[in-house]
Amino acid sequence: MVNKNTESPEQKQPLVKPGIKPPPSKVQMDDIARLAGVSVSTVSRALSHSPLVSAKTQVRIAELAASLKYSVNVGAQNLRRGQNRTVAVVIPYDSSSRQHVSDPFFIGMLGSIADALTLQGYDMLLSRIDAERLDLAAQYCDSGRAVGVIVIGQWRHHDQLNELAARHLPLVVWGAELPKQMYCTVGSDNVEGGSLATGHLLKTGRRRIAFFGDTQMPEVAQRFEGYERAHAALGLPMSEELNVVVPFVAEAAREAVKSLVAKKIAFDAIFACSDLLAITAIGALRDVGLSVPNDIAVIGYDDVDMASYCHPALTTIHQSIEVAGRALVDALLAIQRGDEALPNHLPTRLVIRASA
Amino acid sequence: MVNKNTESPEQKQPLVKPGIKPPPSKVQMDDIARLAGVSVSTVSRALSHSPLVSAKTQVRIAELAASLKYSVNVGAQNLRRGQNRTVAVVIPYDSSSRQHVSDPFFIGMLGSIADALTLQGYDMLLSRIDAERLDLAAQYCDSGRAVGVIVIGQWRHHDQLNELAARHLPLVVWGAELPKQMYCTVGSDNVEGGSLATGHLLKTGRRRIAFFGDTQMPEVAQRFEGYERAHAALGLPMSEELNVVVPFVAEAAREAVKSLVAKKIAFDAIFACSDLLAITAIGALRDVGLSVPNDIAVIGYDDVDMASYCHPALTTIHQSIEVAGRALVDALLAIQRGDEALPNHLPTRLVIRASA
DNA sequence: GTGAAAGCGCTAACAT
DNA sequence: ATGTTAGCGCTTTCAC
Repeated sequence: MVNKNTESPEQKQPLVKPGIKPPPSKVQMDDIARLAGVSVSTVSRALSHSPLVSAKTQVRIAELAASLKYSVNVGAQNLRRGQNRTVAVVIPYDSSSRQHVSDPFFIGMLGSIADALTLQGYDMLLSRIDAERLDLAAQYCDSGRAVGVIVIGQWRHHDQLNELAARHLPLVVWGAELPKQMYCTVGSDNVEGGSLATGHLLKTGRRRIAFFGDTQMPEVAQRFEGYERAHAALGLPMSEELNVVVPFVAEAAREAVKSLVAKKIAFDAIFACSDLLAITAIGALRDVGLSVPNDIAVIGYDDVDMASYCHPALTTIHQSIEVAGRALVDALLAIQRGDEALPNHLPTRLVIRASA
Repeated sequence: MVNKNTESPEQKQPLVKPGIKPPPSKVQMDDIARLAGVSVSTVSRALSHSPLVSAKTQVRIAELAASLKYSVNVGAQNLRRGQNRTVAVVIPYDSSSRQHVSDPFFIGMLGSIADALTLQGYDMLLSRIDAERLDLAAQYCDSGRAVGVIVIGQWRHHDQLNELAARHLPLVVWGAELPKQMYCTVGSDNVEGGSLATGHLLKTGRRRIAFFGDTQMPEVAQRFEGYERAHAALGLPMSEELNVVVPFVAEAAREAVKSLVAKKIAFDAIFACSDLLAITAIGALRDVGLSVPNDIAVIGYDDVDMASYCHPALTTIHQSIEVAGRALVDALLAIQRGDEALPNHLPTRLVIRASA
């Protein structure tokens, strides 16, 4: 009943009037303490399982708290402890075409990251940020809302990411490892993936493999490197005209097919840099009367769920979303602890289905 | 340099030793104040655009803050102001098969909610919660981390949701409006959607329409009601055996098709309660030698991106993800303000493509 | 227009 | 094993 204020007895009026919301009047540690007949310190200690408070009291207080549906105010706790258990996850979007966020692969990763964070007792703050303003992500750290940032997708924003990292905030990016990069990346082994895909096509007799992707993006560039290596390994030639610039939006794949056909460029296979592109390409091929895999073999990348449901079932390069999420989170928490986290190349796997 | 502590001059030692992290030593309001030659109050006021501080000073302080990359500590601000601008978004998962989170529709909604929240100046705390433990969502509010909760997907957890709502936390659920519900829902007009889909099939001459969905879920039950109404409107009979229990996982649709065929139940169309089910069903039909739409017309629900890319392009019921996200957020914020938010039925639209 | 000081809800020395 | 107290970084009254 007694205020902690020991000055004048009548000075009970809080300086700041609380908002006009008495009904949901939050129960707080004070209340628990009063009801339990102990001090707030004891409650605090009990609730954080301090060995200083007897097991008996701990249980009693825990039950009291539960019955009152009391939960420690995390904001106040963080402030006092000077810590924080929240990670910001950022999905960059292209200000012109917000499209790519719909790519099922990124999306799946979100769930996987959420699970990995939960497992470590962290909360996830999700936000989409204009890819041209990635610097805004720093705010989450500057303002103490998050201890670090995971960016899903490197796109062609290497420089911006480097600048972000220069601000010394814990940062991990899903993407490709690049020379002189100041931030930590986690990504699939793109060179290997590209090589696996291309190798499979070559081994099954395809010789004119169209590459669908935008090599301005580091990950795509590395997949293309795998494409080249697979050719080189077998001493087979490549053709410049088969390297088609296709950004990660479905429509682009459709047009790429059309343009190849219109230009009468001969090809007997497509290696698309995402399943989305591959599936759309298959549709476009069908529209022009080409059959998959008889006329054209098609191979994708990611192995999203839909890859096995579509027709023909998609042969593709599998990246494990679960492993990816865990790796991203582990790397971030390591950096935050002050440990060094090296760029991580996750293994890929060829999944052979019907399309190639 | 001087501590606010006016007691003993040598009492500079902070009571609590800061963690061993001097390098990223956070700049705070103190620092800005000192550099600007004003008090923290003035900085605080300037940064929140109080009319009490002159425009000139405001600009000066804003620039100083920007140059030091200072951002007000949101935790402390919230604590002091007794407010909070974070909303928890929960995706329930089935503890046995975490599957459904991969449904592209829910996923898309996430992005749309994120955008709507950002627009309103709110942050989004994302978490997956075991569908059997939805009560855990209350913690986000009890602990002051969030001001309210948006649950994406009602599933068959009406009762649990009601209990959650009984705790008087701002709660909005994506799902169907149910009698005696204590929480606010936002959902598409499922009866209308079901009726549109079925009506289209009936109008195009189909008479034995298999319904793929689990009517234990309120949304599905309402779509089935639309299915019934469409039949009734034309005075056409339905057949019990065509109502197939199919949960929202791809594999289930495949099996439903197989079982229908195995039992030699005649049908000339499928109305599937999600595009995912529809697309998988199409694959399964093909596997047993039935062609779409010639032998069997198939119609889906959601109109996810993939619906237009797959083959044959899917005829489906469109639900606008953007509108949905905005509606969910608007409802939640209204409730939080103390306003009443009525259950919201978003319009649906039939999108006719190739599959029906 | 500005500053001093109290206190948001909590934790952790420090003192018993 | 428990209570007392200072203070985390900020906002806002109150006094000028």
